[in-house]
Amino acid sequence: MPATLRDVARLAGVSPSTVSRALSTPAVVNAATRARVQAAAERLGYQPNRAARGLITGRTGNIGLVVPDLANPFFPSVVKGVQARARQSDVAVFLADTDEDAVEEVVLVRALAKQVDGLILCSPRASEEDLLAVAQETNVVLVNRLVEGVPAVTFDNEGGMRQAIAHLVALGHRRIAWVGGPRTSWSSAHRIIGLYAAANDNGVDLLEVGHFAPTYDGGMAAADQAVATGATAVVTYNDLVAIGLLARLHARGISVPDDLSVVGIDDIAMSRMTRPALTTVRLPKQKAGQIAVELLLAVLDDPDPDTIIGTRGTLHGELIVRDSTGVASDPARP
Amino acid sequence: MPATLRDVARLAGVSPSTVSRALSTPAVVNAATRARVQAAAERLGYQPNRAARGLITGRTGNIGLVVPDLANPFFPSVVKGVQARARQSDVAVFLADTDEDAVEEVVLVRALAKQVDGLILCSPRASEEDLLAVAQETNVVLVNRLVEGVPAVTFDNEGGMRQAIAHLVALGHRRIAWVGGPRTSWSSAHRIIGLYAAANDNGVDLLEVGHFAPTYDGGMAAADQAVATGATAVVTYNDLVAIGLLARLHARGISVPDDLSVVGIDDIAMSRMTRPALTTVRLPKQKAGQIAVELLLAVLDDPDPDTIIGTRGTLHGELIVRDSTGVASDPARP
DNA sequence: GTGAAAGCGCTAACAT
DNA sequence: ATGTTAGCGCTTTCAC
Repeated sequence: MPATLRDVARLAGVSPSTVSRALSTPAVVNAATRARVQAAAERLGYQPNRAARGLITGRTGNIGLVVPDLANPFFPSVVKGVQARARQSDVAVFLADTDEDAVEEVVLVRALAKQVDGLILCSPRASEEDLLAVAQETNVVLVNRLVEGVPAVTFDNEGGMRQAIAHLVALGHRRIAWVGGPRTSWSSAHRIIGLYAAANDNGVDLLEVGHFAPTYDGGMAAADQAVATGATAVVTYNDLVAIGLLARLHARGISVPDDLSVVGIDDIAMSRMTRPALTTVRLPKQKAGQIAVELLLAVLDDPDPDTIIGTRGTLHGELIVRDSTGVASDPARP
Repeated sequence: MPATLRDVARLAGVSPSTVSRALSTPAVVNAATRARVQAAAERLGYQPNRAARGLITGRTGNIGLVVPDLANPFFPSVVKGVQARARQSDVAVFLADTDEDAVEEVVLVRALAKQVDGLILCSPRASEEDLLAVAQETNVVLVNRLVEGVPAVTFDNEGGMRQAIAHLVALGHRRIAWVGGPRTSWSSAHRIIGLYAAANDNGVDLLEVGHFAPTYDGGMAAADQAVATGATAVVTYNDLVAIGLLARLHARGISVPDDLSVVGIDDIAMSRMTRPALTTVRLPKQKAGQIAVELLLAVLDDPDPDTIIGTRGTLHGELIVRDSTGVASDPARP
């Protein structure tokens, strides 16, 4: 049986409320008694029961984190960032993996919502209405998704795409293919906007190659179509797709970067392990998780809609040049 | 404000206790009233407050999951297994990542322990004493680690290593190097036992190459020493190490599998994406997570030490042959 | 089969 | 500055 607040009170010879105060509002209690209480608590190994506290304060000290698929290395990074920051504030994290299922996602979110002070939804697949509904009932921070009126931390997709295009243009590329992600992906939609803007500014022909699963297999599937565009460089929805693409190109005997340059997005750990290593736009994944927690904490402390509505952080990507874009001053056609 | 049990009681025209019973012990309440209660609950979107329930039942309906490093793809797989199984039983999962820090691990475990019914510790780095101490205070299930008297789900390391050696022997290898994992790794220690047993039975020379970080960089670091042993094949602590090793070998112009064969352990997704693709021993990672939850649930239902002590599941690995062991009937020396 | 009452461990007025 | 009282939302005796 763990010690309760009453046990501490008895041992310290004070009332329960004094113990409560000594522990959560130390400033308001006499230094001497405070010491006595702390000693007693120490001796009993007292740990407040968070559930009981939550029952009365309405705060659980827990947050929920929902991600589409932990098997995609992008998400573990975000999770690590969330964890690390949450721990600093003594907040525990419920994690839920939706297996990329938009329906399951909403169910899980609803279930979690009851037990936490707030939720971080990372790259949610749910519809905008569903997300708004959830945001109505509970504190929500979005990561990698923007919904009007909901606090969010996103990546500067347009800026990232500009960097990728600028790099490729500098290497002489003028025909560039884009391998899109899932049709419902918010980031995919926004990346292509940035691509078109950059392409226009640079006199580049942009060739869309449709939508593919955000996976290795998706990249394998996209490769032939990307080649068929006649582009000299390909930008993909994410690194996993780029790596799948690399594999298929190799199988076909198409050399990267000699015949075709490839650029990914994310900079997952795997990207420096491929051959050739993958040029990519590094997204500050852990940082995003960390900031999401900070945003959520801010929302919890001040749930005033006026301050919060539209609160958002935008994180910038960083171009990481590796061998998959080599040096191709005279990019050959495959 | 979410609806409370009293709200439901009022709407259904019954007492709170009846509502409570109708929802948690449906059998014991009249069918008609039960229906009325359920209708009312439905209409109000009533969700029981788990914290309040936990306060009285002593059960939170939550479990904690602690892993060393989500960045190692092995762990997200286990986490997914845990999640999936926990969800089925309407149990929520707290996740903590210790960043491979044994001290932090114990701290985190202690903190989590207060808020959950039980803990799943995956590949814990803490000392046996610390783990025993924790297991004393709270319900614990270990994954990939064995401590006397603590329920655990482990992998059949010896069997896995036998398969790896048998495969290599069949290909003609007689000098095989082993790249070990962290000094404190339980599985590393047990894998080497299996290796020696299998090596003895097959007249194979086993060459230990020391201890390395369980990472890509660890594999890079190990490669040269592995080559220097004069072995014709290398087995590594895990796939990540094998992949790092592959990279370094390639940089040195050593061909795999022509000059040297490589076998990993785990079968992470990345292993089929390397060049050459990695032969490995597949560990049922998700399954391990799933079983860990089942074990924990069993412990919770029947905390009788006699039934539980020593409860354990052993999962078997499966050899996955890919190109990194090619066909080398006449394995050349590098 | 159902209701009334008590209380899980804690905090927050309200007194003092 | 400290103690007293009440109650968060729920389950569970104990009566009926």
